[in-house]
Amino acid sequence: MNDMRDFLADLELTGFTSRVKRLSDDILYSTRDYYKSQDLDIEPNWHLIFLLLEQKAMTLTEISEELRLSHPACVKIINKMKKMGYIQSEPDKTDSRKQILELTEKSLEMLPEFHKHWNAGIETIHEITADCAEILEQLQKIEEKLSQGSYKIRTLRNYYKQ
Amino acid sequence: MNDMRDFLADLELTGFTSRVKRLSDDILYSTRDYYKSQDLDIEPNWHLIFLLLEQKAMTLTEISEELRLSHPACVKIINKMKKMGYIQSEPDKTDSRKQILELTEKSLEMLPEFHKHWNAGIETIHEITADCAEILEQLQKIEEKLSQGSYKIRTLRNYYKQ
DNA sequence: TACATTTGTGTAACTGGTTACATGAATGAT
DNA sequence: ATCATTCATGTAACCAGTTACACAAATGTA
Repeated sequence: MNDMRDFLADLELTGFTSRVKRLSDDILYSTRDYYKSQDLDIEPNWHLIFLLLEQKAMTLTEISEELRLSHPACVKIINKMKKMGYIQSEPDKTDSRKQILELTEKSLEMLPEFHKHWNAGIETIHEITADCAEILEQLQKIEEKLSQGSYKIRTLRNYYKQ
Repeated sequence: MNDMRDFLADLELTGFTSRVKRLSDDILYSTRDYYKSQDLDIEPNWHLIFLLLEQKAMTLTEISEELRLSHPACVKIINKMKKMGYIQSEPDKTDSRKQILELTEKSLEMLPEFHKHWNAGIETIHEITADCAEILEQLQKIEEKLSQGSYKIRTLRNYYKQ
């Protein structure tokens, strides 16, 4: 059964980035597949936006900062959510550049059902990380390291150290 | 300094998937930035293809299986690498469907320099995961869990269990 | 040998991110 | 009050993956 060999895993640290991407993509596409199978007309990356707007109305820039996602990425997501009737916007009264984004009636109606699916998904994450008690702490540590010095900065330093 | 708060981290398991994606994207774009800053005309996802073809010539399907990447994804990468003169192909003598992919002279000439950059990058991964001794084992465990049952299958089960 | 199936590759359309650039509104400094 | 700067949003072009479909070559089977 040599079939289980994994080129990326064999590479150890060299394959780390690709494996993280593979994991991320794997869950992403599987989530989309799940929604499709349940006839839900939502996308995986809408989840956190729903959670944010469920708490309070926000502007696009605020959302982009909360999620640490570029604002053009948020524009695309929000536009699609608007098109599907889950988000509506109204201009800010004091600053005409801003548009206040909020959930529609359709959202409020669907959210209880969506939450059931999201909870099932969180349970899945719980399952697959069950043997990795400290995975969130480790993720945190890696994020902290990268916030102290980006991959680029660190790699430049390492290159010239050689 | 409440600015350091991270909505995704606060969500714990709910934010796990998005944080993994954020990490993956962060490293990916920073790597591209690095290559650009060093005037290297290569893309981050070419790394493993170089490593594979450095060992032996392979077909597109073989590469796609090794990397566990869809074959259309490989087609795109390979075409770009061909266009940039790093890969050449010749038809298989016994099976005219297959094309054998191999590195060009340009590749062989550049690889020593590329390896220096890749090694600096691996050193960076080493740095940022230094406090996470068992990160590779944990990744392995998560991959194994998902290979036993996909995110979709597990989440369906969890949904109907509710 | 003829025909159905599998395999290798390619293309199209999609989601999901990025950086770079543009523009009009708000803010701040002189 | 004016002008430079910053801020909020939008658009374009790009990279990176997916699934679905197409098609010819190879293989297996009756």
